[in-house]
Amino acid sequence: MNPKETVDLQRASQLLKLLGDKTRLTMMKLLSSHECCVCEFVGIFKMSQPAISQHLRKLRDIELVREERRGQWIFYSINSEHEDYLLIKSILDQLPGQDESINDLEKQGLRISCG
Amino acid sequence: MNPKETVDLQRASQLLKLLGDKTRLTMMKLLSSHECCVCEFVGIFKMSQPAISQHLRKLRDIELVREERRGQWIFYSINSEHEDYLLIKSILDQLPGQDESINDLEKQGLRISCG
DNA sequence: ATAGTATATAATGATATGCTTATATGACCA
DNA sequence: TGGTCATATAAGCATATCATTATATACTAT
Repeated sequence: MNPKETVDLQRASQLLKLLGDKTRLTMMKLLSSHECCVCEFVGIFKMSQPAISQHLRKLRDIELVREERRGQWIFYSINSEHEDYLLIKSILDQLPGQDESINDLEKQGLRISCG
Repeated sequence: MNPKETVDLQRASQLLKLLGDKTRLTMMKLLSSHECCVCEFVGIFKMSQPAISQHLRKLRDIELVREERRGQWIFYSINSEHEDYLLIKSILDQLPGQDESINDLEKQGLRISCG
């Protein structure tokens, strides 16, 4: 799939609507620097596991992210082949890094629990 | 207000949520190339005047657009001084031009009605 | 003043969203 | 096989969103 120069307004608005949620936007920013598994997200966000799972499903539905099972864990990653990846990336690039969340996780020993 | 390098996630998600509506996103794209008055939007979108007005209010509330009364008309324009203008512009730049809508309007003689 | 045009606001209703709890699925291990 | 961990799905509920119709406000022109 080749990235196009412009993104159809219908698709763009749908995309932006999905990114227009703080939890999902943060997820995407996190995923832009490394893969995460679901339990890491659960550690980061003060939210139930099903809530996390439902956000990930929405991101998966329009193929913003990919999932890959490794043993009992499922890792999510950015889909850089997405047709609108240029738009997505240009947005994420303008958001502050979320390394702090990851560091906090490690302090709590939660990062390792999945790795 | 100086543009910052990155946009706080809370504000960014709020912004993206507002742009995550096809009508508002199209409005913003239109405004990025020229001012419009409300009746022009009413001509372009198949929607009631109050619906248009309410979308514009949301855009105004977070200062994405400015309004300026000229006689009995109120013209809206992009607020290029917005703190997050770089993010906004980078998004709008990746959307297809909407000159067609404007041309259609002119064909119907509706453009002039406000000008 | 009055009527007409442009726009905003209020009230309302249908649908969408985002969470919760409960339950199902699937992988691993004793 | 049974138990446990990681994740997904289902059902339910509170709130948000987006449209509509009705009404208010503001300017213009006669």
